[in-house]
Amino acid sequence: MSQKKEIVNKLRSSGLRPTKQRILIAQNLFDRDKTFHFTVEKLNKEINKKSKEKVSVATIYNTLEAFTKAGHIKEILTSKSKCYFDTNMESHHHFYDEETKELTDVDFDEVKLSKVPTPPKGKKIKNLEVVIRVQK
Amino acid sequence: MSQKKEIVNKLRSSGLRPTKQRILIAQNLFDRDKTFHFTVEKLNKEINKKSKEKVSVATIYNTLEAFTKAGHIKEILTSKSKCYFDTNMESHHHFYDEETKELTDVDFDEVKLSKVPTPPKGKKIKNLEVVIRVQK
DNA sequence: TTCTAGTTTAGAATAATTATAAAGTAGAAT
DNA sequence: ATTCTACTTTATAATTATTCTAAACTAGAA
Repeated sequence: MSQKKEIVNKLRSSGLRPTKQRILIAQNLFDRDKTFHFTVEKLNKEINKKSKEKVSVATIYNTLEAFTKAGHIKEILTSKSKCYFDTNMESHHHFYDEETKELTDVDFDEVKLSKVPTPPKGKKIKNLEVVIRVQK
Repeated sequence: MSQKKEIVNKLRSSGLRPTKQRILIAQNLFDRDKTFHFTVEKLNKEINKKSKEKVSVATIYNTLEAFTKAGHIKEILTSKSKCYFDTNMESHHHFYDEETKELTDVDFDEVKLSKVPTPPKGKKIKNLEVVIRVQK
């Protein structure tokens, strides 16, 4: 249960009240060996099949938004129709397989940028993402 | 009118029948000085205000899909809710300003990759896109 | 225990996109 | 030129992801 305490702290430290639902979602996301790439649909299914306690879709959306703002997960754009999330917050990149619609992490070190453009006046770079589309 | 002939050729050479609507859309997209970044909504408005001949949204979707498959435009993913297209088919990258939701081209040469990962087994790289999010 | 602001929820509302199926049209064949 | 057919367009319905709403619930401070 120390795992639960950690999650409660994580939530608290980002100003999120540790509710039953948020804890459940957080456990699902962060209590994993590998980083987790998922869509709302996938997460919704996982959560609502595993546990007897159901969590509404609205809450899943709310929570993912809150987690994203808090910097616990991030959104990845790959396909028009669906939004992916990633529990890996380290700076890194992605392979996206259009056939299987699967995302794979690419370590930060696997991509080296030797030249990056200067941002438009008055703006600064917030982040830089490389998506490498692969096919057969 | 030689401009129209070019467009007709462009369509024909990619196996698309040069219909009134496709020609109209193509003129709107390709008869410009700068490259054009747009959403379906934006294009729809431009087309249906300029010309007396109305083009249905369905046709705009169909045509953009056809043009994308033919390699005349490409899709760019930036925000969850909307899909952008770009008439610039040269290999290049983008700034994306989350505040204004504006896309700006970044010349291919402005980004240099000194290291690119090997794709998963049996897959090859189709393309590599860099999106640089900027903010104030 | 009470209170209150923050949360959750079901369900409605919205918005982008896709599907449908009937009418129109380009262009080849006659 | 006329006919024919496969390809297109179109209005509209259907679908799907996401957001909104407002009522019920709850964490945690008082």
